[in-house]
Order: sequence, then structure tokens, then C-alpha cells
Amino acid sequence: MAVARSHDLRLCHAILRDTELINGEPELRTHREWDAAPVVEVAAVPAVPALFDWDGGIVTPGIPHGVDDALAEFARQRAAIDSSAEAGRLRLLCAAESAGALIAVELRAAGLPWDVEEHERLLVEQLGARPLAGGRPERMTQLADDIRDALGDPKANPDSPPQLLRSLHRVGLAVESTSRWELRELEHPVIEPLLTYKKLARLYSANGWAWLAEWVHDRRFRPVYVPAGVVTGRWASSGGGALQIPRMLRRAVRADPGWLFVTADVAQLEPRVLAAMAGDLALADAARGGDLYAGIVDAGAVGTRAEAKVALLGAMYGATTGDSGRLLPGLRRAYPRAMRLVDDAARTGERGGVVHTWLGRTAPPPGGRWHAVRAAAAEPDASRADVDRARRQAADRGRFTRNFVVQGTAAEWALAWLGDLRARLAAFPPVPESEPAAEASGVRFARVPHLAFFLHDELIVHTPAASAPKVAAAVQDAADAAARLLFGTFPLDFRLDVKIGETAEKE
DNA sequence: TGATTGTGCGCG
DNA sequence: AAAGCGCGCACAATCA
Repeated sequence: MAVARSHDLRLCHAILRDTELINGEPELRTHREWDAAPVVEVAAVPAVPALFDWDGGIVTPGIPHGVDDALAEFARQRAAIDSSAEAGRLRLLCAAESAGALIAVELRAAGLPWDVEEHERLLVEQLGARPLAGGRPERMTQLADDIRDALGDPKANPDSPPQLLRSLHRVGLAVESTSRWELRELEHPVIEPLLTYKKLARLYSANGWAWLAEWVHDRRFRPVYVPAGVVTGRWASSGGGALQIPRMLRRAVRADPGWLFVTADVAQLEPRVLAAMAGDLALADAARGGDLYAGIVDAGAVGTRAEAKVALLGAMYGATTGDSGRLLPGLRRAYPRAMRLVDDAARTGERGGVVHTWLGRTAPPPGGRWHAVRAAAAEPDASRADVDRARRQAADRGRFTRNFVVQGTAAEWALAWLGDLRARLAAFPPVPESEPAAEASGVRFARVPHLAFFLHDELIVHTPAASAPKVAAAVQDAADAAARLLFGTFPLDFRLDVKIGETAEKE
């Protein structure tokens, strides 16, 4: 039995409590019990939790569970939305947020199909034999020896940045840190084994045998998704590092026998969202060919695709120097509306003002310390340091609000995409008894196409092989529907890169 | 000793 | 190439 619609009282409370699109609403603000963050007792959650099995161990202390409390809060939230001049947007935002919350639970229940043997093969191939007790894997041990030899320092320790830095200085390498980008520029016999060591050390500690044992059970990776865990509305994750599955490991993501993956990611989501928000027809036009960056080059705003990318990222992140800063005037000439939108958001933030996303999620206002720093700089006897500090924090906040409006609206688009797709997938017929089922995905999903992973602008659907082409079409249809839902008839398409395969490899 | 902070690297 | 957004995680160093 699948839930068709939901309203997440806690997440919507947070949106409505903070939104700029409603003024006042003291009723909502006085009910602070809805502000409590959920505490999910992960350890108590069974490997394949049933969706609404409240014996399953998901505990959310601090939130009233009584039906009367819930209904009262629901009524407050509806009244708040209805009284807003932007009721349509807020209604949409709450619906999208709630659908996302439901999907986050379902994603964890279904899990991402994981090929443990392939993962282990990969570890042995890269790291060498698994250490028996506490030591480093074979290849890392060899590389550590090579590093010590090259440095002529039998005590050199590649795991400790400060120690390593001293060792590097002793052989005359004038670096300020031990980070990869700085080391890469140097010519010295230690560099190659050291960079290799760092790469392997990362794999070993982040996604090695210990990770596998902790996070992959029953051939499924089940991360904990945290909807709206980021201030912009993006999801965060807690445990398992779901936001950082390294590209290398993607071939360990393998569909069940008789099943396939449909993987899809949106090409240049944030620039497209910016074009739509700003109503910038020229930028929308650049996006029409599918490759937005190529479109910017064709329009003559910059010289190369690489420049287009760096310039646009710089515009959304608030770059001022370097290549990106140098390219901004060209962008400003070609796309004045889009640039004005992000520049305005930055100026508002610098002044201490508040900005909001397309659907009304509002950035947190600056805190007391921020105002104190600004006030100190405005005093007649303010020191040079006071003034510099205030200027720096204003610029920092400007970059944050500049990015907030775009990143946050992109997150809203992605929620609409997910929610629409969920409904489309629910309409697929279950596979017949004679066909293989995805048992590990749980009873809800074992026989139907289902979402298996989501990350900002990318999703993976696990589907019976026969349904894969129709699922791929549904994924694109959902993207089109999301675009219409947020931006109506604005002429901009959201191009997806859709792939059907047994693994989730990108290239 | 245990909690906090900093570094480095992975992801979008 | 390493500025310019948002994260999580592991590990070492540092502080209490």
C-alpha cells in the first residue's frame, strides 16, 4: 500500500516559520516544539524497514505525536499559506518538500543495489591485499616505504600533514601545504608515490573494507538522507557518505539479475534555473542546443567552452579575481538579466538583507555577531581591522545569498522532478511472478521500478529490464513536468543525460 | 582522557 | 589552475 500524498509538518513548519513571503504568523512561531530536529536512531532501523512501521525504531523526540497536536499544526500551516500573497508558491514548496521527505525514507528502504564482490575486487586491485590487523594495505605500505626512501627520512609519515610538511621542507621543497594541487606542480622523486599514496589512503579510509562492512547489507547501500539538511533546501546525508560516492566505485553499483538502472542527470541545472528565474531569454536560448556552455560560446560572450563554464560558475559563486573574474564582463553584456538577478541577491546579502528562492524558501538572516561586527566598523574610532573585518563578512554573506537563490531554486526543481517521477513510477505494472524480483528492495518495491538514489541533480531508478525504456521516457517527462510546474511556459528545456545499464557508471 | 578544531579530499 | 558556493567524513593535532 503506497502513500499517494503527504505533508511533512516539521519540514513545512520550518519553511513557513522563516519565509519572507508571509509576514507575521506569530501563531506558527510560538509552537516551538515543531522546531526540534529529528533524531533518527539509525542503529535501530531494520535493514529493510517497512515504510510506516513505527516499531521499526525511527524515533523523533521533541515532536508531539498526538493527533490533535498534528491537526492543530496542520491547520496553522494551511492558514499561514492561504493568507500569503504568494500562496501558490508556498503551497508548491510545501508539497515538494513533503514529497521529498517521503522519497527519502523510500530511498533508504529500497537501497542502492551494491555489488560487494566487485567492490572488494576493486579494493584489492587498487590497494593490494587487505591488511590483517590494523596495518596498512599492501600497496600503501610499499608506497610509504618509497616515500621515506625518496625523502631520505626513515621516520617520514605521509598520514600527518604537519610532519610531512616538515619532511618536504627538509629536502628543499618549498610548499605551504601538503595538498594535492600544490604538490602536483613540483619535480621531485617523492611526488609520484606521495600523490598515489594520498589517493589510495582516501579510498581506504572513506570507502574501504570497513565502510563496506558497515554500510552495505543484503546487497544494498542504505545511506541516511536528510531532506532539507542544507540551508538552501538541498538534501544532506548522515552516515555512509552518500553525497560522495567516488566515481571509481560506480561500477560496484550493479542492478539485480533481470533488472537495470536508468541513471539520469540534468545538464547544467543551476545555470538553467538561473535563466528561468531571471526570465533571461538570451541565456535560455544558449541552453536550447543541450549544451548551455557551447551556446554561450556561440553567442560570442566568451571564447571557449571551458571559459563559459568557469565564467558562469564564477557568476553564481561570486568570484572576483582570476580567470572567472576576468570573464564576467562578457557574460554581463550577453546576459544582463541573469547577471542582475545574482548581483542583486549579493547586494541584498551584503547589506544584511534577506533573499528567497523561487518558491519562497528564505535564507537565514545574519546573526547578532554579524550585526555587532558591522556596528563596530561604523563607530568613529573603528580601527582598520574592524573595517576590514566588516567588509570581509559583508562580502562573504553576499556570496552566500548570491548562491542561495540559485542553489535553492535548483533544489526545488529537483524535488519537483523527483516527486513527479515517483507518481509516474507508481503507475507501472508490477513484473509477473515468473520474472525475477528485486527481493532486497523490500516488499514495496521488489516488483516495480523504484528510485534507488538521488543526489542534487542526479537520480538512479532500479527497474525490471523490460520496463527500462519506458522508465527512461518517464524520467524525461518528469523533468519537463517539473519545469512547467515551476516556470510555466518559459521557453527553456531541462536536458537530461539518461543512460540505461547494468551498472551506474557515468562514462 | 575526551571533546573540539584544522586539514585534506570526495561529491554536487 | 586552485580563486568563488554548498556539503560529510576521517584523521591528526590541539585544547581543556
